[in-house]
Amino acid sequence: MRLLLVEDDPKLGPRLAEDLRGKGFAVDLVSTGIDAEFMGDEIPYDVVILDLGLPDISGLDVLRNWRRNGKTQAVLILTARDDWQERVDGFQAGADDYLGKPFHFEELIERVNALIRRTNHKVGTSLAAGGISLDERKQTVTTEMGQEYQLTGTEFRLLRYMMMHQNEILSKTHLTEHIYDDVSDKDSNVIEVYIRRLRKILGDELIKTKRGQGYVFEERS
Amino acid sequence: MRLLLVEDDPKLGPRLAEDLRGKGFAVDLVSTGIDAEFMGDEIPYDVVILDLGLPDISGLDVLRNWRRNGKTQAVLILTARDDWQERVDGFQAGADDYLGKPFHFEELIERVNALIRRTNHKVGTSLAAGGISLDERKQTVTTEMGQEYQLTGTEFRLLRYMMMHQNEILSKTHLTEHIYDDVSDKDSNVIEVYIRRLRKILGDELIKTKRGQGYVFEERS
DNA sequence: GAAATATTTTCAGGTTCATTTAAGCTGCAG
DNA sequence: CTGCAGCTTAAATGAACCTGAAAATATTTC
Repeated sequence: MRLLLVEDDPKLGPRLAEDLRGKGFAVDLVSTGIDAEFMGDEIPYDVVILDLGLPDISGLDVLRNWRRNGKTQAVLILTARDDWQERVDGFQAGADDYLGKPFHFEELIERVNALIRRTNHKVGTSLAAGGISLDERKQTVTTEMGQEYQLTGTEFRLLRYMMMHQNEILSKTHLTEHIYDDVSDKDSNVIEVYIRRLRKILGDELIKTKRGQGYVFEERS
Repeated sequence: MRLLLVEDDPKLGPRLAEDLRGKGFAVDLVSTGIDAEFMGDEIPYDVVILDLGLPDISGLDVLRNWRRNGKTQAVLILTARDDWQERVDGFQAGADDYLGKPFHFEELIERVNALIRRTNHKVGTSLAAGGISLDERKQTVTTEMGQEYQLTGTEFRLLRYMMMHQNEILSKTHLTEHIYDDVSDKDSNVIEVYIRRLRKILGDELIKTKRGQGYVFEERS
């Protein structure tokens, strides 16, 4: 899950970014409206966390411009608590959720997860498919036989993304984009290697290869 | 957890009530604004799920009246999707969260739980887990073998936080934030050091490290 | 208020393991 | 058959973590 964090507070920003990475997101952090607008236009984020108090352009304008350009990524707005007008304007500009400062990190995570689930309108929230289930809190999978495996960060991010996009063909570059935050090397077989590791845990059935196109996480039929 | 469900749809209401009971809530179901207002005034609910489309009084008025009477229970509003004006009015009237219809039951549950967590600041009962127990008054732990150790302040805060969040992966930055008052240095290995000291007291089993992600206080399985 | 004690933090080295790279292999498609 | 795309291993890398002890701070004792 690739996430854009727009936050200009030099303390809060990096700390949040760090925490979010710990939760398995690929996080890009920017601190100005101009950067935000550019990144949001260029990169297919799954979620954006947008602080409204930016130094240059207002966060709301950034959001409005994205929407005008047809960007539909889920956007969660962050702003001073109890500021009524801002909250209203935010929804009007096309925000999907709202969180007032100060907040607990746990609450932010919950809302981000809820947003992802809501916008990816794949059913049944707790990620379970093809006989396996993914525990997002513990970052573990439980296989059909009931065995529970602890996943590493990259394994977790990859598997979660694929489970959230079941039955879609996901190219290697697409996966790379959504799993890593910085821009990608072109010639590397990391994805292949990690696919292999997942298959070793899950068996060869669930993840299928579409030669020349990518991989598919498929419910057994 | 006592929950008031205000929903006048004769199909949806009972079904939801039943589902919520399945999730362990004590559910009262009412279908009119008048009943809702009365019940909400009389009984100390933990959460209220409030549908806005009621036959008599508007749900918003019910909410406003509760708030005027000083009721502070968590309220989640239920209403037609994407009507942001209602959403705005709802927050303005004092709602804590919002969910548009149609929704997945799982999402409702998640939000209700989130709400409870947010509003319920759990008070310190004596913490016991994984064979050890923590005395919050004396700031001591008693290990499996019955040995009692006096903890220093930092040791105590760290251990208590971890015991309160068993089975969750807690990153070092996250722990730092919750254990120290003022904001933290970035590069320091204090947490590592204190984890080590706790392990020296408790043994290596209880606190596991999830490399790249954080630490977990885990019940033995 | 200085010495003794306790606690917290820093430092430096050593170790482990997630991630990446690389190189040879397999098998399908044209 | 030939070439490309994906598979599979194994080894290299380096960040993340561990650890013991010393230095810095805070607290208590005399």
